[in-house]
Amino acid sequence: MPELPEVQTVVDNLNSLGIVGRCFTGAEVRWPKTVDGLSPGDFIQNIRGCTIRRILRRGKYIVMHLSQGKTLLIHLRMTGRLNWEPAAKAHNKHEHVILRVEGKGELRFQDTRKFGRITMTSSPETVLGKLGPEPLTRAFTADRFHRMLHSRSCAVKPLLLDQKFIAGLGNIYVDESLWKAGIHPLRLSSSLSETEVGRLHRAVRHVLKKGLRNLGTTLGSGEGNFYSVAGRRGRNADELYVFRRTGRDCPRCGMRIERIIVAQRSSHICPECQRQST
DNA sequence: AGTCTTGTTCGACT
DNA sequence: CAGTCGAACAAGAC
Repeated sequence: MPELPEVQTVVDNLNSLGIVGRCFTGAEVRWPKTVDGLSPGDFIQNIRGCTIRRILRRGKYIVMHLSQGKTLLIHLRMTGRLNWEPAAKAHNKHEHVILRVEGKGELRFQDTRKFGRITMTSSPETVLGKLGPEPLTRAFTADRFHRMLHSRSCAVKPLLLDQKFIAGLGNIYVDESLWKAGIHPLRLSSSLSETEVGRLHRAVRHVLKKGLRNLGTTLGSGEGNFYSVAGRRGRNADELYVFRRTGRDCPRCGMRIERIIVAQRSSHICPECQRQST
């Protein structure tokens, strides 16, 4: 499940591939729904001849600015992944969109569950502008976070998962952050004290940076899990505090980690460190 | 062989 | 309007 650290890892990989400055010479669309908004024919026609200008991340989107005023927005959703392969190599059955790059390589969008999307647009801000602040920027201060949380009145976990509220967090890093801050996922956002918000602010930034340093979280061994462009696994799974560690000991107090459902999503908590009050 | 799981978006409902 | 809930998407794991 690619979240901010995983998407950033992919973007960093793409930037070191040496494809910036090169152009797309063609494309193949084997699963039309992966391409958002355009027919496969239109998409192929549009991308052919476009030069890759810049590759960056916003929230969980891979943003690829192209020439001719176009931008590719790639969202990996749950099992999406980008592979960089020689054109000669046979494609596997989950590689749904093939982007040929000038030279000898191909960028292939692989996605077992087919939830991922590639959007070609001339106005990326229509999509990206709706996203909440980036948690790792300087503009995201504890004070601002406090005001954000107090402007809403709902459980803190679903709020942190809401990309319009804050961009880049998913189930893994939210559970890790809440544990680190000692806050129960069902706590009412507006009930969090300044101290608690301060802890949560630090925790969010801490777990994201740790994930980034470890080049992402890869759980299990199935191919739907996270792998970088070069096919490498992230190392962060070994350093998770609570996520998917139900029944094991809380690293802080030794109590058994529990799994509860919050907003139809599984949540991992330490019942001792994360007491529920509201 | 059927059920469950998974993240995100969207529509229906309170 | 604000917030909550369930469905839909698709395929693999069990």
